Amino acid sequence: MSADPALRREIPDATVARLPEYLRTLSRLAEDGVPSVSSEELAAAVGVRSAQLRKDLSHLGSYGVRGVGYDVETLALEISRALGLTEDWPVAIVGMGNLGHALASYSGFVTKGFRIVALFDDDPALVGERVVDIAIRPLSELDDKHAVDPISIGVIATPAPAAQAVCDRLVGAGISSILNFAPAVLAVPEGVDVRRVDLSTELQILAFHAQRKALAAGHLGAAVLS
Amino acid sequence: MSADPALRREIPDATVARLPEYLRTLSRLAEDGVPSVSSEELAAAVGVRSAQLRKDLSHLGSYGVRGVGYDVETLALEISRALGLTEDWPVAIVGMGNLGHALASYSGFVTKGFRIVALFDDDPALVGERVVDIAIRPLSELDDKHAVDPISIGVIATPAPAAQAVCDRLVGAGISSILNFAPAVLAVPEGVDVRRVDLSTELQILAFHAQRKALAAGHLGAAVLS
DNA sequence: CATTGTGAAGCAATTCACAGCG
DNA sequence: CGCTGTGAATTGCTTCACAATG
Repeated sequence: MSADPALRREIPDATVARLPEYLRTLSRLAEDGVPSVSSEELAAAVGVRSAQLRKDLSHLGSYGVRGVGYDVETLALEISRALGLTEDWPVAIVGMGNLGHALASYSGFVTKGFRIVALFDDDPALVGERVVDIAIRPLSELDDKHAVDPISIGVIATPAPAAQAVCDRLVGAGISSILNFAPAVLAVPEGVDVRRVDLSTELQILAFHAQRKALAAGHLGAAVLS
Repeated sequence: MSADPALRREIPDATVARLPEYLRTLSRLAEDGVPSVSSEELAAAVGVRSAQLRKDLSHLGSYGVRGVGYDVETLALEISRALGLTEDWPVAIVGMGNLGHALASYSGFVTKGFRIVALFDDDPALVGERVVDIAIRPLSELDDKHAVDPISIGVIATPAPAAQAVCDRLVGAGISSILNFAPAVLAVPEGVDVRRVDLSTELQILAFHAQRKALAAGHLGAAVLS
């Protein structure tokens, strides 16, 4: 026991970012009754190279069988453990506009490990409304230790101008993992983890590549070659 | 003229991913009437190192003034051009459930350069409904060249099981830039660009780091040191 | 003379290629 | 024998540090 390399070793960020994808694919295979996969097969299903998959998994430990492959159930469990999904992560969403509503009712949210425990919004028109059976409350109640269950992860789904103030309150309430959907850069103290998801950033990156393709395919002559 | 390094040189992916952030911050500065910034100031506002900002910008061309800094308006324009935002990118959203609705009415969407031109959903209960003044239509109309304006970017906001089929239709209709919100890996032909935004992946990455922090801070003794 | 733009150094991630092993 | 696990090679990104310059 206690021999869990995932919790002892350093796992590269790039690897961590791919683990959820591996896990999702393994879960689907498990549902389909597939008992085992080779690194080649799993990598193909996820869209990475098999060498990369093997190196990623090697950071978690040695869960494959040479000459055979990986047991689907076992590997899924080990990845879940490495990601911390065997524990329970209570989530609060702040900002219950269109996006907040969508996030709250998003089925993928209920993935093993995460559980929405509170919804906040200061708009009096929204306070009291129930979404997925949870009442929307004003953000001020966040500070009331008796009114709110412990929260591990805060999701910010407010407009950009409100994001920093909301973030400060979440941090003040002891939350150190934040998922930010507002198009704003958040300043947080050391030790607080912020991940940002931004629609318009993604669109702009797509536009960049689309423009390159258009230039390459369309009017090659637009740029004079040296 | 035609001396636009952004369209000739190779710009690293990592740089492209940061350009939207620079642009957003510059736009805010421009609104506030700030005429110029140094790499130090801009980098601080965005949360990167100044050397990285300068190296990133150097891939676009030489738009700074030594000893002074960057003209906010000029730099914003050059980044817009590099990203292709001086052109118009018509967007279609497929899947008008909670998330699709939220995306359609998301104000950040109307950022310069992007314009929603069509909404699709095969659910008869949704077809005909108007969101942001656009009627929801069945996906079959996508193939009807007379019924649909040209589309550059397709956004998939359907449940995972439908995503691949929707993607195939989008690709079949000539769309080669896709933003996928469904938790599924899409298979696409060479030349088609897919970016995925996935809530549960982001939550899982946060959970991983939260777990590390908990282990580091809480019961250090759980793992026996060698 | 403060600040940019950039070679060179340092780091991190990916890919290769094969030894190790069930 | 086939497939995993991993050192070594490679590629790409970040940071440093300073020469170039308006």
